[in-house]
This record gives sequence, structure tokens and C-alpha cells, in this order.
Amino acid sequence: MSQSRKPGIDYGILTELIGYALRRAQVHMYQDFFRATAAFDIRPAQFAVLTVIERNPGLKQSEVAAALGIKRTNFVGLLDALESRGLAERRAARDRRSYALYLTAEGEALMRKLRPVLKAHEEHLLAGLGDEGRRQLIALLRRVTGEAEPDGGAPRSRLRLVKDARPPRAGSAGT
Amino acid sequence: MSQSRKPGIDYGILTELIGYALRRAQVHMYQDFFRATAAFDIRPAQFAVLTVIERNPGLKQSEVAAALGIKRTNFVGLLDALESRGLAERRAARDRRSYALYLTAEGEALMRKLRPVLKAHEEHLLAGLGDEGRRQLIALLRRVTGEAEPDGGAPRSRLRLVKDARPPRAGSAGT
DNA sequence: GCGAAATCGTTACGTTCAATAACAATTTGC
DNA sequence: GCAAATTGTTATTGAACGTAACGATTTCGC
Repeated sequence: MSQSRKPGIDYGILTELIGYALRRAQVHMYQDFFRATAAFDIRPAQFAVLTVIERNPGLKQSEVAAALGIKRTNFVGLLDALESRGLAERRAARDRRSYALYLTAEGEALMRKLRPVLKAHEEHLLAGLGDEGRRQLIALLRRVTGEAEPDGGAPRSRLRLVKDARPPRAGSAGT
Repeated sequence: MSQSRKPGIDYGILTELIGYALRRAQVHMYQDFFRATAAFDIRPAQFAVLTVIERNPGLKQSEVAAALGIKRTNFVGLLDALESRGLAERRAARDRRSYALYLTAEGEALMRKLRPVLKAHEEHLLAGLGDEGRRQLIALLRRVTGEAEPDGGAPRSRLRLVKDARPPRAGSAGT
């Protein structure tokens, strides 16, 4: 678990592979997520589900699952847990094959408490990067997954580097 | 699996959380890893183990496991697989409780073939970032896990940003 | 309309990954 | 020399993720 790089070990090409650095960083943040949310007993996937339901009330299960890249078969148990904890609920939909998903009042209250906790957890863990470092990191990560920048981008210098700066590539983060 | 962001869905705070972007990027690279190495039937953890053994021949199991943040109980099966494929071997060590680990000739040959494949896989997937973008990304990721820069750093501008650049923080990547 | 095909949620199942507990063999410390 | 620690191992558990199949319902082609 604690996979800090051990001194005296030669990691060879692993030091150059971004995939490896990515995995390590992800494990690191994952662990700190649990540390930060220990009082709430919530997992990252559960938080993501609650967020999507909260912001898009009335979606059906398969839509929420698809939005998060979760197989709908695996989503069943995930939602069962949230529903039995009284955080989300399945309501009857027009299409009687499906359910429309909503947060309960309790679910919304939890999210109001959880959001600042998670923001603080990230600030805590990423303090060393600085504001611009954080912006850079998230922009780079989005490029890795081939996403465009979310609209909300202020027109401030967004990914300009001191040297080797590249014009935005066709088909990716455009204007 | 294919967790591209769906249009028409409001992801709320998830768009701001680096942990979420990190997980998505990691899944993305993980999948491309398998695509790139399909002909070799090797998994990321196996590659990491082979790398550490190759660069540090003679280490004992617990040392390799610790270097990669793997529990030694889980390392047993991992190494069993590599050994039964003839890629690595356990040799008797002075301390008769332990084994000294080495690559076989076949293991070394595989690594010679695998390294360029993985470099190409990363270049392919990260082409959109540019050289400086890749350097930046790996530097930022290392900071997330609280590591110092590996020595090999050329004195070229290493993490300077156009604005909001911060002096290197005490205890992290100092010059 | 009506029957075939698709969609939706669900169950059952298998695989992989990571964690804990316990144990035998061996080495180390006092 | 004997208690304590280390090393590799097994057994077992739980979580995460995938596939196959099914019943209920809706949609599509005609």
C-alpha cells in the first residue's frame, strides 16, 4: 500500500513512464480520500454517483451508469447501497421498465457536507502544486483522456509553458 | 469501461476534482497498456516487477514487493506466474529463509522487446501533450505523491509556469 | 394491431486485485 | 540458548469489474 519510492532501488524505465506515475498518484489520492471521508463511510464511486444524480435528477439507472463508465449490472448493487442508506431513491418512471433516480433530502444534506470536505482534501494534498499547478495538472489529465476543456475556462493563460509551448491541437482543446 | 464524458450530463464538482480526473486518466492509460501489449500477455504490475528485478538483481522477494508497494503475500502469486513462464527465477540466497531474484535470459529478452513497445504506447497516447507537456505532467504527478525529482534532471526549465509560478517549496523539489 | 427486436433492471457467476490472519523455517538479539 | 523478529507461504475475505442469461416492458416494422 504505502508505495513511496524506496531509496537504493533502481526503478529503471518506471521513472520515465507516465502510466506508472499516474497510477501511483491515483493510489495516493485514493488513500487520502478515505482518510478525509472516514467519518462518512463513502467511496469515490458512490460520491460520483450521488453527484450525477444530484445534478441530473430523474435520470434512469443506465444513464447514470453510462455517464460514469459503470456497467449497469454493477450499478445495481452500488445504487442498492445508496438507497438502503437513505441517500438516493428509485422512483417509478413513465417507462415502467426503468426507474427515475433522485437524491433524498438526506442525500442532499450529505452532499452539502461532503463537497467542502473533498475540496479541502484536494487542497490539502495538492497544496504543493499551487493554484496554477493544479490548473495545469487537471488540464493535462483531461488531455490524456482526450477531452476538451470544460466551457468554464477563464481566458487566463491556460496551458502556456515557458518553452516548447504548442498551439492547441486540432480536435482537442480548441478555443 | 469506456468512460468518456457523456454530453448532456452535468458532472458538477467532479469536473473540478483532480482525483476524479486522475482516476479517469489512469483507467484510460491502463486500457491502452493492454492494447499495446496484447501480444505479450503482460500486466502493468508484472512489468514493474520485472523492471525492478532486472535493475536490481539479487533482491529478495520482500524487497521487490516493498519497492513497488505490494504486500509480500500478494507478491507470491505474482512471482509464481513470472517464474512459471520462465521470465524470472528464485535462487537460493545466503539467508535460507529468502530467495534472491533474477531475470532469466528469456526474461531479459522480453524486457528488451517490451521497453520500446511501452515507450511507443506512451508516445502514442500522449502525443497531444508535447514534450514539455509530458515533462510537466510527470513532474506534477511526482509532486502529488510527494517525491523529489529524480536526479537525472537536466537544468532546463523544469516547472516554470508563465504566471503564478511558485518558489520550490521546502521539502519538495528543490534545486 | 401484432410479432420481432431492442431496452431496462436484475441475478448469477467468474476473475482479478488487495488486505488480514496464521504458520513453518530460519535468523537475530540479548 | 532461547525469545523475538524476518521471510516466504497458504487460506480466506472483500471489493471492483466483466460476461451471460432472464423477465418485464417498450419500440419498431409491416
